[in-house]
Amino acid sequence: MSLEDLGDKGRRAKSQRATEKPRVDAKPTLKTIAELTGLAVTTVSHALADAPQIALETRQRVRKVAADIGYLPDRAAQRLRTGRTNVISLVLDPHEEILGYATSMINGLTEALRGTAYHLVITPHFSDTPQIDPVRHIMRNRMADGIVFTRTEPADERVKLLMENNFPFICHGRTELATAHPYVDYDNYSFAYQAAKKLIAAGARRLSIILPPERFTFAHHLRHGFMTAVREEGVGFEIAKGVTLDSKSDDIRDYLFRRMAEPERPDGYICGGEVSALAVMASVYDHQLELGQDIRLVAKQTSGLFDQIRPRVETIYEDLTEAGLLMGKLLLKRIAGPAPIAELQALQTV
Amino acid sequence: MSLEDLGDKGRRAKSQRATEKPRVDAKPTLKTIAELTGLAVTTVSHALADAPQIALETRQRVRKVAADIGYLPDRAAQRLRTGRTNVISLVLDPHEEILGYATSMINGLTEALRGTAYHLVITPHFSDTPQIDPVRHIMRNRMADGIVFTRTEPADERVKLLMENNFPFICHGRTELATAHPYVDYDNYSFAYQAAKKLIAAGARRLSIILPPERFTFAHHLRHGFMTAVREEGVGFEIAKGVTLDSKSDDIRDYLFRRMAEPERPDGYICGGEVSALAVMASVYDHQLELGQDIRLVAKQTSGLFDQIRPRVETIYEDLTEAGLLMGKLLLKRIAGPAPIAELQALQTV
DNA sequence: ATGGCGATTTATAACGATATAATTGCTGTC
DNA sequence: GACAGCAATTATATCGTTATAAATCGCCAT
Repeated sequence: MSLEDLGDKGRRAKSQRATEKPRVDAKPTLKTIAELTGLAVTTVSHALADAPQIALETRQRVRKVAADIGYLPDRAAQRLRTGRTNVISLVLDPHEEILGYATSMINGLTEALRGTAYHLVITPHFSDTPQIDPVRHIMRNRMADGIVFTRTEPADERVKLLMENNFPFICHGRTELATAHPYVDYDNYSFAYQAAKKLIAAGARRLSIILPPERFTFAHHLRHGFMTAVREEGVGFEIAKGVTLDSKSDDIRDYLFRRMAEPERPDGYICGGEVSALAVMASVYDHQLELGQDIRLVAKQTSGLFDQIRPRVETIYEDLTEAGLLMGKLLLKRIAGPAPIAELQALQTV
Repeated sequence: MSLEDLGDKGRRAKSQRATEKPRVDAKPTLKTIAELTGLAVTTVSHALADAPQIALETRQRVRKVAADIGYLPDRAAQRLRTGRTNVISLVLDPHEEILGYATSMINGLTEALRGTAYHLVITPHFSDTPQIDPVRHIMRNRMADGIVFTRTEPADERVKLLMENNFPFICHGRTELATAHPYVDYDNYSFAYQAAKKLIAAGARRLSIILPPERFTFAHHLRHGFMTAVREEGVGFEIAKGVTLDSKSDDIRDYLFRRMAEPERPDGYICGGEVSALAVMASVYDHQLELGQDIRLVAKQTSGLFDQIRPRVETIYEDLTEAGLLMGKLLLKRIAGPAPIAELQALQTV
C-alpha cells in the first residue's frame, strides 16, 4: 500500500468516475465487474447465477466481462454466506496398505469432481482415535458437503450416524443394516465364486481362500461366494482369516509357509487382495513349488501390478478408479438433491 | 439425535422463538461465547488469540467456555477476513503410476499437518493441460497458503513462477536453476553410485541403468552417480532412457527383451523405480535366466512391495512417507515466516 | 477537582458473496 | 393522465471473523 494508493482512494470518495487503475493484480471480485459494467454488485451476482429476472443481454454482458478478467467467486465468501463448503472429504486411513488402493480412488474422485466447484480434501483417520471421529467432526463443523469413506463394516457406525443426520455420503462397500444407504461396491461374492470355479476347472481339489479381517463386510461376501462354489463342487476347502490390510503382520505368511509344507496342502488359492497374492507367490517360491502346476492361484487385481509380475497369475480385475469416479458422481447427485436411495446404489459386476 | 435433544435445543433458544426450524445443533460462534461470558465478540476473539492486552483471567475464562461448548472458529469467516486459507495443496498427476507413490507422500503430509489448522487439498493436474496451470490457478486465486508438488524438472516453470511471486511451496526433487529454492530430495546420485558398486562387487561386468524420462532432474542425478561408478571401475555400461512413469509404454520391456536375448547382454541392472525393477524381473523370467546368477539387480524400494516379491531383490530404500512428512514441516515453517532458503533444503542420504 | 495514564474492554468497519425486500422504468389500460 | 402491472435493477442486511480505532475504568499526580 503506497501513498499514491491512499491518495487515489481519497479521490475516489468524492468523484466516483475517476479513471483509476492502480492495481492490476488485484483479485477480481463482483465489485470489479460491477464497476466495469456500471451495474450493481447484486445485479452482477444474479446475472452470474443466471437468474431469469435479469435481462438476457445483461447476463451475457456480465458473463463476458467476468470471463475476460478471469473472475472466480471467492470460495470463502460463498461458503460463509451460503453455508455450502464446496468440499468433498475423503476419509483415509494412513498406514493401511502398501499398495495404492487410495491413489486409484483419488484419481477417480478427482475425475468426477473435474469441472465442478468441488475440491477434494483428504481427512486422515489416525489409528489411535475412534473410526467415527473424523466423520463426526466433518459433520458437526460442516467441514464438507459430502463424505467419502471406504472399508465399510456390516454395522458401520459411520453409516448410521450419517443416515440419522441425513448428511450426504457414499462409501465403498456395503453394510448389513436394514436401512438402505448409498454405496458403491464390487461384487466380491461373484469374484470368489468364479475364482473357485476356475480353480476347480483347472484341476484344484483343495481350495484355500485368504480373507481380510471379518470386520469388513466384503470379507463376508468373499466367504459366501467361496463357500457356495466349493459346496456345489464338493471339493475340500479351508479359510485363512484376518489378513491385516497393512500387511505388516506375518500371520498369513506363517499360515502359508506351514500349510505348503504339509502333504495335504491346498492346491488352489484365492486372494482377495494383491498383497496376499504376492504372499502366496512368495510361499510357493520358497517351497520350490511351481505356480500353475503344484499350486494354482486366482487373485483380485486392483492395479497394473500383476501385468508386470512373473510367473503370470490369473486375476480378476476390480477397477478402483472407476469406483472412485462412480462414488464421486453419485455423491454429487446426492448433494444436489436427495435422490431416491435406490438410485444411489451401484454394483460392479465381475 | 433424538427428539429430546431437539426439545432441549428449543428451550435453550432464549425466549420467543421456541418453535423455530428444527436446527439440529446450532454451531457455536464467537457470539455464543460472548453471550455466555457477558463479554463482547471482539474481546472473545482477542482472548482466544491470546492477545496480551486482554486480562489473563479473562483469557482463561474464555478459553474454558470455548472448550466446554466445543467452539471451533469458522474457517470460511477466518479465510474471508484474513486472506489465509489454512489449506495446503498437493498437486497430483493422476494416471501417472500404478504404484502408490502418492499414497506414501499423502500419509507423510497428513502427519505433518496433524494438530495444525491446515487441511490437505488434492489438486489434480490433468495431463491435457500445461503443468503450470494448477500452480498458477492456486496462486492467482489464493486457493491455498502453500503448494506441494513432485517430479521437479531442471528448469521447472513451477519453481520459477512460485519463486518470482514469493509464494510458499516445497517440491520433491531439485531444479538446476541458479537461485536456491526449498525442496526435499533423495540422494539419487549416491543411490546409483552405490548400486553400481554393489553390482560390480558381486561380479557384474556390464551394467545397465533404467532411467526415468530426461525431463526429471533426478534422472540426471541417477545417471551421474551411475557414470561415476562405472568409470571408476572401468566396466561396460549402457543406459536405457525414458521409462514413462505410468508404465503404460512398452519401450523398456522391448529393450529388455531384446537385450537379454543377445550374447553381450548386461549382467547387472539398476532400477530407479519399482515398476522398472519388476520389468527386469519379468524379462529375466521370460528368458529363463536366473536372477542373482545370470543377471543381478539393485532396485530402488519405495514401498513394502519388495518384501513380498520372490526371488528376493537387493534394494535400497527411499522413504517417501518421511519425505512427505519433511515436506509438510518445511512448508509450514516457510508459511509461518520466510525462513532462510538454506534451511529449507533437506536431503535424504542413502 | 482535573487531567492524564495504563490497563482493559468495546464499537465499528470491513472481507466478498447472496437472500430478501425495495425500487426504478416502462408499458398499456381506462 | 393517473395508475396498475410487469420486467429489470438495486439497496440493505447478513454470514463469522478480525484489524483498527475508540471508549471505559480505576488510580494517581498535580
